[in-house]
Amino acid sequence: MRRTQQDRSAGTKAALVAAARELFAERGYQAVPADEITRAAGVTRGALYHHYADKQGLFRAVVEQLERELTEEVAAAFGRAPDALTGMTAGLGVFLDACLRKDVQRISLTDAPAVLGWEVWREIEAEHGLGLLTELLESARANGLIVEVPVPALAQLILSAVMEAARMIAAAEDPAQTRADVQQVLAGWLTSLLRT
Amino acid sequence: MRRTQQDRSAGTKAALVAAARELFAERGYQAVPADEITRAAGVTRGALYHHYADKQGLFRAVVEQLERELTEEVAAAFGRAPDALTGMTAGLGVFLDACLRKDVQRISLTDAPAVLGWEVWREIEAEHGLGLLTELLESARANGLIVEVPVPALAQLILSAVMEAARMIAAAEDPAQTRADVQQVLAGWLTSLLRT
DNA sequence: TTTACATACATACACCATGTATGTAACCTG
DNA sequence: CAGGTTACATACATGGTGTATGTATGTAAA
Repeated sequence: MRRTQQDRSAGTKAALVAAARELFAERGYQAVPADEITRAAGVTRGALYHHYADKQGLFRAVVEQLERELTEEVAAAFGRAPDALTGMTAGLGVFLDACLRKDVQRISLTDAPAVLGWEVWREIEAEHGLGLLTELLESARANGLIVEVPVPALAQLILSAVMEAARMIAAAEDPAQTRADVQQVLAGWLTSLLRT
Repeated sequence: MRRTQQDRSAGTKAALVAAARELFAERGYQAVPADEITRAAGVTRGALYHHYADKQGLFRAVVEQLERELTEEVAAAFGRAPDALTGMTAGLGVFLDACLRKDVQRISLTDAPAVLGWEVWREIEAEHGLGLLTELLESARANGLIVEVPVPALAQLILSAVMEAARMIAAAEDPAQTRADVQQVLAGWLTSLLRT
C-alpha cells in the first residue's frame, strides 16, 4: 500500500499522542519514559524527536487535544440549553463531570502548569476553556444579566475554583457529598452575581 | 570548635533547605540538580541523602518551611485587627502580597502539587494556610456572621481562587490594575456570604 | 523512468541526573 | 580510651533525555 507522506506523519503523530495521553494519565508526565510511549505507539524515539522538539512538545500536543475535546463538550451542552442561565449550569455540570476523568485530572489539572509553565498553560487555556467562559460571562454582562465586574478576572477566578472543586470531588472519600457541597458554594457565588 | 551532633545536623539541614529554596524559586524543582544545591550549601550529595530520603524529601522540607512562615504572617496580621471582618481583609492582603514573592509563586503555587502530588500537598496545606482559613470561616459561621454553607468546601475554593488571583497579579502586565480587579471580585464573593 | 532531493523514521551514542553502596572522620557513651 | 553510632564524602550503577548519524520511503524534475 502506498501512503502519502502526510498520511504517514498524521498517523504516527496521532498514535504518539494517543499513547502518551494514556500513559501520562495513568502515571504522570515525569514517570513515563519517552521510550515507553514510542513503543506503545509502535515506533521508536526517533519518530518522536522528528515530529516534536522534545518530550514537552508531545505533552503539549496531548494537552491541546484534551482541551479541545473538553471545550467542545461544554460548548455543546451550553448550546443545547434554551437560555444562557440554564446553559451555564449545564455547562458547569458537564465540565465537572469531565474533570473527574483521570486523564483530565492528571494531565490538565495537575501536570500541565508545572510541566509547561504557567505562561504557556494560560495561553493554551485562554483559547479553550477560559476563552469560552469569558465569552459567556461577557455576553451575560452585556445583556445586563449580571452586575458590573471585571469579566476577565472573574472568569479566571471562577475557572480556578471550578477546577479545584473537581479535584476535591476526585479526591474525596464521599464524592457525592463533596459534589453537593461544592456545587452549593459555587452556585451561591454565581447567583450572587445576578442583577436583582 | 567542638559541636554536638544535633548542631551539625541542624546546621546542614538548614543550609540545604535555604540553598534549595533559593534555587527552586529561581528555576523550579526539575531544573535544579541536587548537586548544585549541595554545593551551594557547602556539602556534597552524601549529606542530602543522609538527611532526606530523596530530592523530594528536601523539596517537601522547603515547602513546609515556606508554608509555616506564610501562615504565621497571615495569622499575625489577623491578630492585629480589632474584629474578625477587618482581620479577614487584612489577612487576605498580607497573603496576596506574600504570594507575589518568587519563592512562593514557584514553589508553593506551581511546583508543589505536581512534585508532591495533590494528596500530600493538601495534607501540608491543611495544617497551614487552609487550616487557618477554615478556622476563621468556621468561627464566623458559629457567630452567625455568614450564611450556612459547608465551610470546608468553601474554604478550599476560596483559597484556590486567592492563589489564582496571586498568580494573575504576578503574571500581569499591569499588576496594580489586575490586583484591583481581582480584589473587587473576591471582595464581592466574600460580602455575598455575609448574613444580612 | 531514472536521478536528485526531501521527508520519515531507526540506530547508536554522549551526557547528565538520581539514588545507592561503601569508605572515613567526627562525635558520644561506657 | 575503646566500641559503636552518627554525619558526612567518594565512587559507582542505573536510567532517561537529546543528538548525531544512517537508511528507507516518498516526491519531483529532467
